[in-house]
Amino acid sequence: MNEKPTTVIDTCEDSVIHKDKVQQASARKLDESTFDALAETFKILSNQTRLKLIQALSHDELCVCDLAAILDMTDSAVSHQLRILRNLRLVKYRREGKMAYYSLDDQHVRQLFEAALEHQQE
Amino acid sequence: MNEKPTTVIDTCEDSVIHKDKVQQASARKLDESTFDALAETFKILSNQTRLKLIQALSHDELCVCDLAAILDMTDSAVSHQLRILRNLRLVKYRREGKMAYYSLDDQHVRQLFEAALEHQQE
DNA sequence: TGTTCATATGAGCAATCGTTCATATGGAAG
DNA sequence: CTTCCATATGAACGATTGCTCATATGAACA
Repeated sequence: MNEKPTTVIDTCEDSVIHKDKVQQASARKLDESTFDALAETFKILSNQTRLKLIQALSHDELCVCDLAAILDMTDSAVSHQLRILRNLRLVKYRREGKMAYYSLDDQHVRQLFEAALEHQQE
Repeated sequence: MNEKPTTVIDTCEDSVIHKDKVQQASARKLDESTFDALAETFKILSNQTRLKLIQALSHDELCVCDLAAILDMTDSAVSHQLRILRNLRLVKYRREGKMAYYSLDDQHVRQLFEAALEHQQE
């Protein structure tokens, strides 16, 4: 702030290196909580099963065993992942008799998925 | 394709449930390799340290100990994460004497980061 | 009521992850 | 050459993940 353009001190000890660059970068740094939230969002999307669920549900409301059939996985494995998506409010469900119909409940995550897909396909 | 609108069979056994929905969803399914690549992309972004590195490097070229100072972590921890980013060609580096200057080498990942950030801040 | 079946969930386990610590590499300067 | 220091990396560790398997819940229906 009240810092003259510092000379570049060429040593790494005691964290004095490119003082101004480090200060600028530190000033630009986002909150810890922002990084936390971002990392959590990406963590959800960092798993094949959850990505497949999100993709399947972005077209259709589907029940657990539909999803299990589509992904070729056990109902249990699918149900576990759905719970994770449910806890984070990314997916909602509707009960009808024995069946539970799931659908997407978050535009952001779907949009991120699609943004990544577009990049992927370039 | 040459399928009449199938009646909904209301049982989950032997994977016959909402046959048409499942068939449609299966038809829409992306390659395993696409899901793989997407999951890997998101996995990189699912870690606080790597997110911070990407953010810091999206403004400036920085050396390892600059980055360690900014993130308040050991050089070693930062170097390990930089290697991961390097292996995936998300980051490139330039040697100058003893120092290694890192910079971003992937627009996609930075754009995804920023897209997520925008969503986050809504 | 009791059985069946879709879904949910807890325990447990192998695999992966992110760090620390110790050590290696390799350029700069004596 | 030797020493110093920035960076890299291997081993090891505790923590977390994603599954399986067994079991629980709860709706439908005989």
